[in-house]
Amino acid sequence: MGRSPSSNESNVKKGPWSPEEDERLMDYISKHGRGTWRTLPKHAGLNRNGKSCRLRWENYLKPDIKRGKLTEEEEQLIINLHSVLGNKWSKIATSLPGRTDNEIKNYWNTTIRKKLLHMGIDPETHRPRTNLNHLMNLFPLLGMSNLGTSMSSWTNPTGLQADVTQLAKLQVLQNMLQLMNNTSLINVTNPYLVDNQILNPPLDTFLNGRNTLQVRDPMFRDPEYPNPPGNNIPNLFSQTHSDYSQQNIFKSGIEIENESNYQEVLSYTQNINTSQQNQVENLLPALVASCPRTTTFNKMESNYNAAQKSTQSPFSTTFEAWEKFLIDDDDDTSGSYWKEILDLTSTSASSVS
DNA sequence: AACAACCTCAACCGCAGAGTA
DNA sequence: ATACTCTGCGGTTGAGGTTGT
Repeated sequence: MGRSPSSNESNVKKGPWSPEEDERLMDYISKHGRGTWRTLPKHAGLNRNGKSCRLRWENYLKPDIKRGKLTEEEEQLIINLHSVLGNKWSKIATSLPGRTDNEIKNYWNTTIRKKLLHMGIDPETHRPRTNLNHLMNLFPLLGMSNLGTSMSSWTNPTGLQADVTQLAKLQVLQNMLQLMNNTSLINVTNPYLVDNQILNPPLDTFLNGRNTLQVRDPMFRDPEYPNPPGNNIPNLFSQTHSDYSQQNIFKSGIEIENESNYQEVLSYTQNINTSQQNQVENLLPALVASCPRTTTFNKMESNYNAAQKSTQSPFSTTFEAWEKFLIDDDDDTSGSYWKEILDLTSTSASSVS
């Protein structure tokens, strides 16, 4: 038989709340508590439905709601939690006190999503996007970072320009490797994957201190974990390890607030890993270091896109373009590594075609 | 200065799951 | 077992603000 049908709500007010309505709602809840949302508007003298009252309270009027722009730490936490939880905004919100699920959802859709796309990362999977168009979107970033001294805004004492260069290269390399894996042009395995045995240190090896889970990019070789036996891909980054550490470029970790939160995040991480390959790939948010996006950047990007429209980019010349971008660098040592990689990939690609 | 394009975010909508009569 | 309510969630919308031309 059920309950009596709900009252006619067709005449209730919709749209933005007036200050008077806010005051009535706050006044009522402070005096009587929430009660049931359905009956609250009637008791509070509001011509709104309960759902609207609940939303207004939860997302705007509740006293402990934090105002203002999200911090970089909060942003990084959202990215990391999203890589584990997906679009579970309410779950993500529980790790950010004072932030609502609606606010986090909005911030993701308007800001973080775009950042990830510009970094060549699929915001849904947190993995590198693997078609050539997406790959080509990374070149403006490389071009910008290689401009070096001509762009004073990118050169600073903390080596931001160098960071951007390395990040961009790292991203391109990951895209290249994944692209070639997917297209079967060349059998390039994950450097930490030998005979389906993952050599990357397990996640909790990165536990740093008592309550911070450090998530590093798996392509970043730590000197403590040298090349896997029989793997002929050079250890690209070991020589710059200390530089990266000092600049905290890989410090993007999941901030664990308490023991239960840590267990929750960790268990989610473990549950979603259908394979350890997935585990490695799900650590990709560490790549998303803060990347200043300036007007200059936008102009360079649009210039680049315009140039792209007027030129054909067959697969062979794409490799040439990569070579030009990646090897044309001040650092001769790292350049030789890139050349080695490109020689390997282009040789293999041509042997297939 | 005027207009267009883009961005942000509060609020709405529809749905699902749990609870209730 | 069924029909209904309540609550919360995630996706979407659109008004107002901002930026670019």
